[in-house]
Amino acid sequence: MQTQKEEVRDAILEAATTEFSQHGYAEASMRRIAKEAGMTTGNIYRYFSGKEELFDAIVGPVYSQYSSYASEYLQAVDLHVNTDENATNDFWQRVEDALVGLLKASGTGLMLLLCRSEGSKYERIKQEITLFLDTLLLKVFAAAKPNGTLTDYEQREVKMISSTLIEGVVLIIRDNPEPKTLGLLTDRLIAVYSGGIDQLLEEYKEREGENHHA
Amino acid sequence: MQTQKEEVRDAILEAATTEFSQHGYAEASMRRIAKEAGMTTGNIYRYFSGKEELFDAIVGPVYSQYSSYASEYLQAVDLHVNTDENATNDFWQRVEDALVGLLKASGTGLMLLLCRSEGSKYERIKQEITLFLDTLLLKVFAAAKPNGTLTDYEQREVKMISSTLIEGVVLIIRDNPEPKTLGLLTDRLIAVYSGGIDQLLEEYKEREGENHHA
Amino acid sequence: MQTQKEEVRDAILEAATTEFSQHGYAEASMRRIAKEAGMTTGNIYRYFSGKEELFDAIVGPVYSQYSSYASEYLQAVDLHVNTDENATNDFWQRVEDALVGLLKASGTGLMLLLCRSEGSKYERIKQEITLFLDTLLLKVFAAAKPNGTLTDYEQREVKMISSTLIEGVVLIIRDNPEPKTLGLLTDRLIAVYSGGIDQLLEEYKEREGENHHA
Amino acid sequence: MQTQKEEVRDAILEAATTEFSQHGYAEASMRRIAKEAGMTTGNIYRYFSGKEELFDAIVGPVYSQYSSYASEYLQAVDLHVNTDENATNDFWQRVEDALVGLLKASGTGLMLLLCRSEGSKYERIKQEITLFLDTLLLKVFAAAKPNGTLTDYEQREVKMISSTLIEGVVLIIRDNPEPKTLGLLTDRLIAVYSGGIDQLLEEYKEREGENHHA
DNA sequence: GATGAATGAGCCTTCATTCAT
DNA sequence: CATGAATGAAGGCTCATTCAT
Repeated sequence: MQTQKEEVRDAILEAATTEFSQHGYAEASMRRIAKEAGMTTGNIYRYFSGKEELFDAIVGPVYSQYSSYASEYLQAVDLHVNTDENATNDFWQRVEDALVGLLKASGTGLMLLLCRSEGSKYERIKQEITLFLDTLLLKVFAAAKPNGTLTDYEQREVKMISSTLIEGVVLIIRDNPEPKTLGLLTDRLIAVYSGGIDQLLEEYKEREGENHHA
Repeated sequence: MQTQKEEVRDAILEAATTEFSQHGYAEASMRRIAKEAGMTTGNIYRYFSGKEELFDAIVGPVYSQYSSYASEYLQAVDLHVNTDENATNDFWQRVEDALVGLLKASGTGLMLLLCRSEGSKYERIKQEITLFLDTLLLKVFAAAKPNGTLTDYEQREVKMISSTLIEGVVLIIRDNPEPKTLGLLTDRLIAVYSGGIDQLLEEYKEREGENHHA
Repeated sequence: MQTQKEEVRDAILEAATTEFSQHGYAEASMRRIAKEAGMTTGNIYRYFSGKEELFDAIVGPVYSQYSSYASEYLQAVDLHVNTDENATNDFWQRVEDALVGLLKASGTGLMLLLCRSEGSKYERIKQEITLFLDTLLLKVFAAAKPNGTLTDYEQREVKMISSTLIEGVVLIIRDNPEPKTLGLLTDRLIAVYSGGIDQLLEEYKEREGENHHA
Repeated sequence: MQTQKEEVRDAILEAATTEFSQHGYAEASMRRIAKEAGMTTGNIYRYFSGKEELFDAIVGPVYSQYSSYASEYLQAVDLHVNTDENATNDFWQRVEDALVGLLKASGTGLMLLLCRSEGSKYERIKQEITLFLDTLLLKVFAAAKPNGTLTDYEQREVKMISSTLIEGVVLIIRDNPEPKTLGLLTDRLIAVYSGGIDQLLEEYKEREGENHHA
């Protein structure tokens, strides 16, 4: 029973990852984590100061990486969207690069961060990312419209695209621990969306600015 | 059952629907439901035996409907896939019909069932639906392959498509209470996937059965 | 068992008062309070939002009263000390009035506030009161000295007088629930100190400012 | 006992003394004591069987000393009170001698015993001492009364005197680690009470045995 | 002798559920 | 029918104590 410290820490992290995956942050039970890790509740507190820090230990690094990616990326894309009209090709390349970068470093962490962080300080993060992609897409689509503005419904359409795409990527992460498969499937999903979006862009180009939806 | 007031029952159901939507099954509070419904906690228990039955009352009918749709539908598609080589065109039509049928009949119920059932006995339902779509798609894709079988990786690819599509639809349901928008956005999402899948099918048709992925 | 609300509330307050008296705020146990009050722990939370509020309910009113007394009193005494050299007679009268005012309204509350509030937000209050009396006495004694300043040791002496007097009053409060006895005993104690202080003042008047103590 | 290092034992005792002084018995933390003593928690248990024994080791000797003082002293005073009518003068001398004896021999121990023993088996010790002094004073005062008996109220008055005096001494001990100041302040406090008591005795001598208080 | 990881009972608090009224 | 007071099990967390090393 008297195992080395590092082993115990890892056992806790593993048990916690499982628990957080199954129940989410808010509903996760320290008692269950302890049981799963083969120890008493109190002992967890020798390694982590509490539920929050435990979640942090799993999800924090991923969040940091996301943060730096996000800020770098935002600058890069701003330049492109503003200066180059045909940015679309290369836009997807960048989206993918960013995602792959995150995915490589993440494992289950990114999934927990995005899907199971309700109740923690990270709970807004998926919304943030979605909003981020949404903002980008709105620029791209608005640029495609003759009059440069999107109707309410078109905005919803774009929002739907961004949120389902992000959600899809999250799902791929969740179900595919192996990085290579993960990369390939992400490629594939983005390809699907890329085709769909291109076609949608075509439609938009032909539309007048008439309000399509109430 | 005894002498219960239908209006009270409805008030409870309405309040519960709101609560489950906002907090999910697990985090929903009977106290808040009672308060919202304008009565005491205890009184809810005269109408429903507990939290679970209350959730059941909202979500159960939708689940039944889904179940019958699913079985009917599975038979229909089985026929098609087996008898008709060019089933794809009308495959999507059917997928959409099924979805739209569910969506129309369900209101918030379907959303609760799919998105907010964690902790209840329905929590596996999204997986079920995904599995269902996955089974269908596997048949379609397998039929497209020259040798009629899919590699491990191809199976994963199909699984990815089904799970992200379902998740996407769920998201649309969650974020768009208004049936019309909901229908349009679902159409759009399916169109995106339809395009992507057609292209994927083309690729598959040209592939030999070589194992693509380790 | 199904008692009236007010009765239960009182039972809790009574049990809590006992518990706080015996163990102090920090070490008081909600479980014990519940047991003593003849109910489950959880039920206490229907009446008080937590340990702190429970303590507050007992001690808060006394604190408010103390606060208003203190501020009124401080002004009054400032005037006297500054303007009238022979304020001493009447000084004690005022000290007593203030104390008696507090005592009348307090019961055990004042004692809890002063002696058993460690760990709560009130824990500094006895120090405050002592400091308050100390400040007053320092003025009185300094005025008695030929050179108007007190040596380190004399300051300690005064501090000792104030702290033991306050502590004594607190003790009287603790041990004498009945207001009349309480008043008489406080009178007596103050008389004792008054005599002692007068004599001490005499000594001070004759002393040069020599440093009496290292 | 085995082969223990005296210095380690002393380090523990010193750290524990500090900890008990700062937090009291109940709130004292073995972890903090260990840290302060520069060792691990577990090691303390090689020297002391637990928190209680640790407190005992510090406070026990002082308690023993008090006990023997108390019994000796009680006999001596009994003789005096019974044989000598004018015992008062030298009564205070004896009280003070006893106190000073204790103070000299005890250091912080006495303070811990009197002020910080809550939650330990010594928590009643201040009451004991007070009772002891009370017993003495009751004899003195009863002897002063024409009819030799005290009313209920008078008994309370005496009790008040004893308890506040003891409490005062305890306070002086707590706040004045330096023995010299401690001795001087104790003298002073006793002088104050001595004066007060003398006057009280005068009053008693003139009183009939009438019941003074309801 | 000493370590410090681990235990387990206890802490305050919350909440679905029950039941006397 | 409805109330809402009361229950009891569980939540996160702390800490004196034990014990394998």
